[in-house]
Amino acid sequence: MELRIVKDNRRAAYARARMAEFAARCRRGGLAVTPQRLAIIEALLGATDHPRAEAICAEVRRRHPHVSLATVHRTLETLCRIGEARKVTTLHDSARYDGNLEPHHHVVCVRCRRIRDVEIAGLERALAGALAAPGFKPFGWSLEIQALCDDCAGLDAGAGRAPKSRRARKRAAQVQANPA
Amino acid sequence: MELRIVKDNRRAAYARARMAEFAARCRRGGLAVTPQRLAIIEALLGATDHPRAEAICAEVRRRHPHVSLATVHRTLETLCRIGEARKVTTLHDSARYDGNLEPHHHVVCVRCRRIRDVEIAGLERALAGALAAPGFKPFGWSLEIQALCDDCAGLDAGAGRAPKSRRARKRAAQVQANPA
DNA sequence: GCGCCGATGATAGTAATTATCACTTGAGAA
DNA sequence: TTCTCAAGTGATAATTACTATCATCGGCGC
Repeated sequence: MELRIVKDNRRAAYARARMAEFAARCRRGGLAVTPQRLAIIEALLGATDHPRAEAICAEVRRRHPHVSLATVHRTLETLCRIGEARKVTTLHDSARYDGNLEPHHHVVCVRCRRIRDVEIAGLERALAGALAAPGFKPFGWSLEIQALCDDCAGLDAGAGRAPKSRRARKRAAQVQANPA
Repeated sequence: MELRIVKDNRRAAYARARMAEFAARCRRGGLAVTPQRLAIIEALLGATDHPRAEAICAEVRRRHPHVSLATVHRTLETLCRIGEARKVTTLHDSARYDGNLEPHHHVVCVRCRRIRDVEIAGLERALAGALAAPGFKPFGWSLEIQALCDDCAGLDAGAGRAPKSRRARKRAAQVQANPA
Protein backbone atom coordinates (compact mmCIF):
# COMPACT_ATOMS: atom_id res chain seq x y z
CA MET A 1 0.00 0.00 0.00
CA GLU A 2 1.35 3.40 -0.82
CA LEU A 3 1.05 6.69 0.99
CA ARG A 4 0.94 10.00 -0.82
CA ILE A 5 0.73 13.49 0.67
CA VAL A 6 -2.23 15.35 -0.84
CA LYS A 7 -0.93 18.29 -2.82
CA ASP A 8 -2.15 21.76 -1.90
CA ASN A 9 -2.38 22.86 -5.53
CA ARG A 10 -5.15 20.39 -6.20
CA ARG A 11 -7.25 22.42 -3.85
CA ALA A 12 -8.14 25.53 -5.85
CA ALA A 13 -10.31 23.72 -8.38
CA TYR A 14 -11.88 21.61 -5.68
CA ALA A 15 -12.73 24.68 -3.63
CA ARG A 16 -14.30 26.37 -6.62
CA ALA A 17 -16.46 23.34 -7.34
CA ARG A 18 -17.57 23.12 -3.74
CA MET A 19 -18.38 26.83 -3.53
CA ALA A 20 -20.48 26.54 -6.67
CA GLU A 21 -22.82 24.07 -5.08
CA PHE A 22 -22.68 25.36 -1.51
CA ALA A 23 -25.81 27.49 -1.57
CA ALA A 24 -27.85 24.66 -3.01
CA ARG A 25 -26.52 22.28 -0.39
CA CYS A 26 -27.39 24.69 2.38
CA ARG A 27 -30.97 24.95 1.21
CA ARG A 28 -31.16 21.21 0.85
CA GLY A 29 -30.00 21.00 4.45
CA GLY A 30 -32.64 23.52 5.50
CA LEU A 31 -30.10 26.25 6.21
CA ALA A 32 -30.24 29.89 5.21
CA VAL A 33 -27.42 31.07 2.95
CA THR A 34 -25.83 33.94 4.84
CA PRO A 35 -22.76 36.01 4.03
CA GLN A 36 -21.14 34.62 7.19
CA ARG A 37 -21.63 31.04 6.11
CA LEU A 38 -20.32 31.78 2.65
CA ALA A 39 -17.26 33.49 4.08
CA ILE A 40 -16.60 30.68 6.54
CA ILE A 41 -16.86 27.83 4.05
CA GLU A 42 -14.71 29.83 1.66
CA ALA A 43 -12.04 30.31 4.30
CA LEU A 44 -12.18 26.64 5.20
CA LEU A 45 -11.89 25.52 1.58
CA GLY A 46 -9.05 27.96 1.09
CA ALA A 47 -7.03 26.44 3.92
CA THR A 48 -5.14 23.17 3.82
CA ASP A 49 -3.86 23.31 7.37
CA HIS A 50 -7.00 22.04 9.12
CA PRO A 51 -7.60 25.31 10.89
CA ARG A 52 -9.06 26.02 14.29
CA ALA A 53 -12.13 28.21 14.64
CA GLU A 54 -9.92 31.12 15.63
CA ALA A 55 -7.86 30.89 12.44
CA ILE A 56 -10.97 30.73 10.29
CA CYS A 57 -12.33 33.73 12.14
CA ALA A 58 -9.17 35.72 11.52
CA GLU A 59 -9.28 34.91 7.81
CA VAL A 60 -12.98 35.76 7.55
CA ARG A 61 -12.50 39.07 9.33
CA ARG A 62 -10.11 40.29 6.67
CA ARG A 63 -13.19 40.94 4.56
CA HIS A 64 -15.96 40.88 7.14
CA PRO A 65 -14.47 42.46 10.26
CA HIS A 66 -17.76 42.28 12.15
CA VAL A 67 -18.08 38.48 12.21
CA SER A 68 -18.21 37.00 15.69
CA LEU A 69 -16.01 34.16 16.85
CA ALA A 70 -19.11 32.53 18.30
CA THR A 71 -20.66 32.49 14.85
CA VAL A 72 -17.58 30.81 13.46
CA HIS A 73 -17.72 28.10 16.10
CA ARG A 74 -21.43 27.58 15.53
CA THR A 75 -21.12 27.60 11.77
CA LEU A 76 -18.25 25.12 11.65
CA GLU A 77 -20.28 22.70 13.72
CA THR A 78 -23.25 23.29 11.47
CA LEU A 79 -21.17 22.61 8.38
CA CYS A 80 -20.05 19.33 9.89
CA ARG A 81 -23.65 18.46 10.61
CA ILE A 82 -24.79 18.90 7.02
CA GLY A 83 -21.68 17.16 5.76
CA GLU A 84 -19.91 20.19 4.26
CA ALA A 85 -16.94 19.86 6.60
CA ARG A 86 -15.26 17.27 8.78
CA LYS A 87 -13.93 17.69 12.26
CA VAL A 88 -10.45 16.21 12.36
CA THR A 89 -10.44 16.02 16.16
CA THR A 90 -13.46 13.83 16.68
CA LEU A 91 -13.43 13.76 20.48
CA HIS A 92 -11.61 16.93 21.29
CA ASP A 93 -13.79 17.65 24.33
CA SER A 94 -11.41 16.15 26.82
CA ALA A 95 -8.31 13.99 26.85
CA ARG A 96 -8.96 10.25 26.89
CA TYR A 97 -6.28 7.77 27.90
CA ASP A 98 -5.67 4.15 27.07
CA GLY A 99 -3.59 1.68 29.07
CA ASN A 100 -3.61 -0.87 26.28
CA LEU A 101 -0.30 -0.72 24.47
CA GLU A 102 -0.99 -3.60 22.09
CA PRO A 103 -1.62 -2.46 18.52
CA HIS A 104 -5.31 -1.77 18.21
CA HIS A 105 -7.85 0.71 16.95
CA HIS A 106 -10.93 2.52 18.16
CA VAL A 107 -14.63 2.67 17.45
CA VAL A 108 -16.01 5.92 18.76
CA CYS A 109 -19.61 6.87 19.41
CA VAL A 110 -19.71 10.54 18.53
CA ARG A 111 -22.80 11.01 20.65
CA CYS A 112 -22.09 9.45 24.04
CA ARG A 113 -18.30 9.48 23.59
CA ARG A 114 -18.03 5.74 24.19
CA ILE A 115 -14.81 4.22 22.82
CA ARG A 116 -14.15 0.54 22.23
CA ASP A 117 -10.89 -1.12 21.30
CA VAL A 118 -10.96 -3.14 18.12
CA GLU A 119 -8.42 -5.27 16.35
CA ILE A 120 -8.35 -5.48 12.60
CA ALA A 121 -6.58 -8.62 11.53
CA GLY A 122 -4.10 -7.97 8.77
CA LEU A 123 -4.17 -4.20 8.91
CA GLU A 124 -0.78 -3.87 10.57
CA ARG A 125 0.77 -6.08 7.95
CA ALA A 126 -0.99 -4.36 5.05
CA LEU A 127 0.19 -0.94 6.15
CA ALA A 128 3.70 -1.89 7.16
CA GLY A 129 6.17 0.44 5.50
CA ALA A 130 3.43 2.60 4.03
CA LEU A 131 3.55 5.17 6.80
CA ALA A 132 6.68 7.02 5.78
CA ALA A 133 5.10 10.37 4.98
CA PRO A 134 7.70 12.69 3.44
CA GLY A 135 8.51 15.49 5.86
CA PHE A 136 7.43 13.55 8.94
CA LYS A 137 8.95 11.03 11.33
CA PRO A 138 6.07 8.74 12.26
CA PHE A 139 6.07 6.82 15.51
CA GLY A 140 2.53 5.54 15.79
CA TRP A 141 -0.75 5.25 14.03
CA SER A 142 -4.30 4.21 14.66
CA LEU A 143 -7.55 3.86 12.85
CA GLU A 144 -10.57 5.65 14.22
CA ILE A 145 -14.03 4.51 13.23
CA GLN A 146 -16.69 7.15 13.80
CA ALA A 147 -20.03 5.67 14.70
CA LEU A 148 -23.14 5.78 16.79
CA CYS A 149 -23.42 3.05 19.37
CA ASP A 150 -26.64 1.05 19.28
CA ASP A 151 -27.98 2.86 22.32
CA CYS A 152 -27.47 6.27 20.77
CA ALA A 153 -28.65 5.17 17.36
CA GLY A 154 -31.83 3.98 19.06
CA LEU A 155 -32.29 7.31 20.80
CA ASP A 156 -31.76 9.20 17.58
CA ALA A 157 -34.21 7.01 15.72
CA GLY A 158 -36.71 7.61 18.49
CA ALA A 159 -37.28 11.09 19.79
CA GLY A 160 -33.77 12.41 20.38
CA ARG A 161 -32.84 12.58 24.03
CA ALA A 162 -30.03 14.21 25.93
CA PRO A 163 -26.48 13.03 25.23
CA LYS A 164 -23.96 12.40 27.98
CA SER A 165 -21.08 14.53 26.80
CA ARG A 166 -19.75 17.28 29.01
CA ARG A 167 -19.56 20.38 26.91
CA ALA A 168 -22.62 21.03 24.87
CA ARG A 169 -25.72 19.08 25.60
CA LYS A 170 -27.24 20.64 22.55
CA ARG A 171 -24.91 18.43 20.56
CA ALA A 172 -27.80 16.02 20.83
CA ALA A 173 -29.68 17.83 18.13
CA GLN A 174 -26.61 18.33 16.01
CA VAL A 175 -25.33 14.80 15.77
CA GLN A 176 -28.72 13.72 14.52
CA ALA A 177 -28.02 14.43 10.88
CA ASN A 178 -24.30 13.85 10.75
CA PRO A 179 -24.22 10.09 10.25
CA ALA A 180 -25.89 10.04 6.87
CA MET B 1 -9.76 -7.90 6.63
CA GLU B 2 -11.68 -8.66 9.75
CA LEU B 3 -12.58 -6.48 12.68
CA ARG B 4 -12.91 -7.83 16.19
CA ILE B 5 -13.89 -5.98 19.37
CA VAL B 6 -11.22 -6.47 22.03
CA LYS B 7 -12.74 -8.40 24.92
CA ASP B 8 -12.63 -6.81 28.36
CA ASN B 9 -11.88 -10.11 30.07
CA ARG B 10 -8.49 -10.35 28.41
CA ARG B 11 -7.54 -7.31 30.40
CA ALA B 12 -7.02 -8.63 33.92
CA ALA B 13 -3.98 -10.71 33.06
CA TYR B 14 -2.58 -7.96 30.90
CA ALA B 15 -2.98 -5.44 33.69
CA ARG B 16 -1.24 -7.74 36.15
CA ALA B 17 1.69 -8.21 33.81
CA ARG B 18 2.00 -4.50 33.23
CA MET B 19 1.83 -3.67 36.93
CA ALA B 20 4.56 -6.19 37.62
CA GLU B 21 7.03 -4.35 35.47
CA PHE B 22 5.80 -0.82 36.07
CA ALA B 23 8.25 0.16 38.79
CA ALA B 24 11.19 -1.02 36.74
CA ARG B 25 9.93 0.89 33.73
CA CYS B 26 9.55 4.05 35.75
CA ARG B 27 13.12 3.86 36.92
CA ARG B 28 14.27 3.13 33.41
CA GLY B 29 12.43 6.28 32.38
CA GLY B 30 14.09 8.22 35.16
CA LEU B 31 10.90 8.58 37.17
CA ALA B 32 10.37 8.09 40.87
CA VAL B 33 7.92 5.35 41.82
CA THR B 34 5.31 7.08 43.92
CA PRO B 35 2.07 5.75 45.42
CA GLN B 36 0.18 8.21 43.23
CA ARG B 37 1.75 6.90 40.06
CA LEU B 38 1.09 3.33 41.06
CA ALA B 39 -2.53 4.10 41.83
CA ILE B 40 -3.01 5.98 38.59
CA ILE B 41 -1.53 3.33 36.30
CA GLU B 42 -3.50 0.71 38.17
CA ALA B 43 -6.73 2.63 37.65
CA LEU B 44 -5.91 3.13 33.99
CA LEU B 45 -5.11 -0.54 33.45
CA GLY B 46 -8.28 -1.47 35.30
CA ALA B 47 -10.45 0.54 32.94
CA THR B 48 -11.42 -0.40 29.42
CA ASP B 49 -13.44 2.70 28.69
CA HIS B 50 -10.56 5.04 27.83
CA PRO B 51 -11.17 7.25 30.82
CA ARG B 52 -10.74 10.97 31.24
CA ALA B 53 -8.45 12.33 33.92
CA GLU B 54 -11.44 13.03 36.13
CA ALA B 55 -12.63 9.42 35.99
CA ILE B 56 -9.16 8.13 36.85
CA CYS B 57 -9.03 10.60 39.71
CA ALA B 58 -12.36 9.41 41.07
CA GLU B 59 -11.22 5.79 40.95
CA VAL B 60 -7.87 6.58 42.57
CA ARG B 61 -9.52 8.54 45.36
CA ARG B 62 -11.49 5.51 46.49
CA ARG B 63 -8.25 4.36 48.11
CA HIS B 64 -6.21 7.54 48.19
CA PRO B 65 -8.69 10.32 48.88
CA HIS B 66 -6.00 12.95 49.08
CA VAL B 67 -4.77 12.66 45.48
CA SER B 68 -5.06 15.86 43.51
CA LEU B 69 -6.71 16.10 40.12
CA ALA B 70 -3.72 18.12 38.94
CA THR B 71 -1.47 15.21 39.80
CA VAL B 72 -3.65 12.87 37.78
CA HIS B 73 -3.45 15.15 34.75
CA ARG B 74 0.29 15.48 35.12
CA THR B 75 0.85 11.80 35.69
CA LEU B 76 -1.24 10.68 32.73
CA GLU B 77 0.80 12.92 30.46
CA THR B 78 3.97 11.58 32.04
CA LEU B 79 2.85 8.01 31.46
CA CYS B 80 2.25 8.81 27.81
CA ARG B 81 5.69 10.32 27.61
CA ILE B 82 7.46 7.21 28.86
CA GLY B 83 5.23 5.01 26.74
CA GLU B 84 3.16 3.46 29.54
CA ALA B 85 -0.08 4.92 28.22
CA ARG B 86 -1.52 6.29 25.01
CA LYS B 87 -3.64 9.33 24.56
CA VAL B 88 -6.59 8.38 22.39
CA THR B 89 -7.38 11.99 21.56
CA THR B 90 -4.09 12.99 20.03
CA LEU B 91 -4.92 16.62 19.32
CA HIS B 92 -7.63 17.29 21.80
CA ASP B 93 -6.41 20.82 22.51
CA SER B 94 -8.80 22.48 20.15
CA ALA B 95 -11.20 21.53 17.38
CA ARG B 96 -9.64 21.34 13.92
CA TYR B 97 -11.74 21.38 10.78
CA ASP B 98 -11.23 20.03 7.30
CA GLY B 99 -12.98 21.18 4.14
CA ASN B 100 -11.73 18.20 2.15
CA LEU B 101 -14.53 15.67 1.86
CA GLU B 102 -12.62 13.23 -0.34
CA PRO B 103 -11.57 10.06 1.49
CA HIS B 104 -8.19 10.74 3.03
CA HIS B 105 -6.14 10.42 6.18
CA HIS B 106 -3.94 12.54 8.39
CA VAL B 107 -0.34 12.78 9.47
CA VAL B 108 -0.13 14.74 12.67
CA CYS B 109 2.89 16.37 14.26
CA VAL B 110 2.25 15.97 17.96
CA ARG B 111 4.60 18.82 18.74
CA CYS B 112 3.59 21.73 16.52
CA ARG B 113 0.11 20.36 15.79
CA ARG B 114 0.65 20.46 12.04
CA ILE B 115 -1.72 18.18 10.10
CA ARG B 116 -1.27 17.05 6.50
CA ASP B 117 -3.74 15.17 4.35
CA VAL B 118 -2.49 11.90 2.95
CA GLU B 119 -3.98 9.34 0.64
CA ILE B 120 -3.19 5.69 1.04
CA ALA B 121 -3.87 3.87 -2.18
CA GLY B 122 -5.80 0.68 -1.63
CA LEU B 123 -6.69 1.25 2.00
CA GLU B 124 -10.33 2.06 1.29
CA ARG B 125 -10.68 -1.09 -0.71
CA ALA B 126 -8.83 -3.27 1.79
CA LEU B 127 -11.02 -2.15 4.65
CA ALA B 128 -14.32 -2.17 2.82
CA GLY B 129 -16.86 -4.11 4.81
CA ALA B 130 -14.49 -4.61 7.72
CA LEU B 131 -15.83 -1.71 9.74
CA ALA B 132 -19.03 -3.26 11.02
CA ALA B 133 -18.19 -3.28 14.72
CA PRO B 134 -20.89 -5.15 16.64
CA GLY B 135 -22.86 -2.71 18.76
CA PHE B 136 -22.02 0.30 16.61
CA LYS B 137 -23.36 1.92 13.47
CA PRO B 138 -20.28 3.30 11.72
CA PHE B 139 -20.53 6.22 9.34
CA GLY B 140 -16.93 7.25 8.81
CA TRP B 141 -13.36 6.35 9.52
CA SER B 142 -9.89 7.73 9.18
CA LEU B 143 -6.34 6.73 9.82
CA GLU B 144 -4.22 9.00 11.97
CA ILE B 145 -0.44 8.78 11.79
CA GLN B 146 1.27 10.27 14.83
CA ALA B 147 4.60 11.80 13.98
CA LEU B 148 7.05 14.62 14.42
CA CYS B 149 7.46 16.86 11.42
CA ASP B 150 11.01 17.35 10.23
CA ASP B 151 11.17 20.82 11.76
CA CYS B 152 10.16 19.56 15.18
CA ALA B 153 12.29 16.44 14.94
CA GLY B 154 15.21 18.75 14.22
CA LEU B 155 14.44 20.92 17.21
CA ASP B 156 14.17 17.90 19.45
CA ALA B 157 17.40 16.45 18.17
CA GLY B 158 19.05 19.81 18.85
CA ALA B 159 18.45 21.54 22.13
CA GLY B 160 14.67 21.35 22.54
CA ARG B 161 13.00 24.68 21.88
CA ALA B 162 9.53 26.00 22.50
CA PRO B 163 6.61 24.34 20.67
CA LYS B 164 3.85 26.34 19.06
CA SER B 165 0.82 24.74 20.65
CA ARG B 166 -1.58 26.87 22.63
CA ARG B 167 -2.06 25.15 25.93
CA ALA B 168 1.09 24.01 27.56
CA ARG B 169 4.36 25.25 26.24
CA LYS B 170 6.07 22.91 28.60
CA ARG B 171 4.82 20.15 26.38
CA ALA B 172 8.08 20.82 24.58
CA ALA B 173 10.02 18.95 27.20
CA GLN B 174 7.50 16.18 27.46
CA VAL B 175 7.20 15.16 23.84
CA GLN B 176 10.94 14.66 23.73
CA ALA B 177 10.89 11.03 24.75
CA ASN B 178 7.56 9.91 23.36
CA PRO B 179 8.52 9.02 19.81
CA ALA B 180 10.85 6.19 20.66
C1' DG C 1 -42.81 44.46 0.25
C1' DC C 2 -44.07 41.62 4.71
C1' DG C 3 -43.39 38.91 8.45
C1' DC C 4 -41.41 35.19 10.80
C1' DC C 5 -38.08 32.24 12.41
C1' DG C 6 -33.58 31.05 12.01
C1' DA C 7 -28.99 33.45 12.25
C1' DT C 8 -25.90 36.56 14.30
C1' DG C 9 -23.05 39.58 17.63
C1' DA C 10 -21.83 40.62 22.05
C1' DT C 11 -20.81 38.89 26.11
C1' DA C 12 -21.21 36.17 30.24
C1' DG C 13 -20.48 31.52 31.76
C1' DT C 14 -18.40 26.89 31.97
C1' DA C 15 -15.23 23.10 31.91
C1' DA C 16 -10.82 21.14 31.19
C1' DT C 17 -6.64 21.70 31.54
C1' DT C 18 -2.12 24.12 32.93
C1' DA C 19 0.82 27.16 35.87
C1' DT C 20 2.51 28.34 40.27
C1' DC C 21 4.49 27.58 44.49
C1' DA C 22 5.19 25.96 49.13
C1' DC C 23 5.77 21.61 51.03
C1' DT C 24 6.76 16.53 50.89
C1' DT C 25 9.13 12.43 49.73
C1' DG C 26 11.67 8.91 46.92
C1' DA C 27 16.15 7.31 46.25
C1' DG C 28 20.99 7.49 45.77
C1' DA C 29 25.08 9.03 48.67
C1' DA C 30 27.48 8.97 52.88
C1' DT D 1 20.30 4.17 58.64
C1' DT D 2 20.38 8.86 57.97
C1' DC D 3 21.10 12.77 54.90
C1' DT D 4 20.28 15.59 50.94
C1' DC D 5 17.95 17.40 47.32
C1' DA D 6 15.69 17.37 43.13
C1' DA D 7 11.61 15.46 41.62
C1' DG D 8 6.84 14.97 42.86
C1' DT D 9 2.60 16.56 44.93
C1' DG D 10 -1.59 19.30 46.60
C1' DA D 11 -4.03 23.37 46.61
C1' DT D 12 -5.48 26.75 43.99
C1' DA D 13 -5.19 30.51 40.66
C1' DA D 14 -5.07 31.32 35.77
C1' DT D 15 -5.88 30.30 31.04
C1' DT D 16 -8.31 28.91 27.09
C1' DA D 17 -11.53 27.04 24.09
C1' DC D 18 -15.57 26.68 23.62
C1' DT D 19 -21.03 27.19 24.80
C1' DA D 20 -25.22 29.59 26.45
C1' DT D 21 -28.02 33.53 26.43
C1' DC D 22 -30.52 36.98 24.50
C1' DA D 23 -31.64 41.14 22.00
C1' DT D 24 -31.47 42.29 17.25
C1' DC D 25 -31.10 41.38 12.34
C1' DG D 26 -32.09 39.66 7.90
C1' DG D 27 -32.82 35.50 4.51
C1' DC D 28 -36.58 33.67 2.30
C1' DG D 29 -41.22 32.00 1.37
C1' DC D 30 -45.41 34.39 0.52
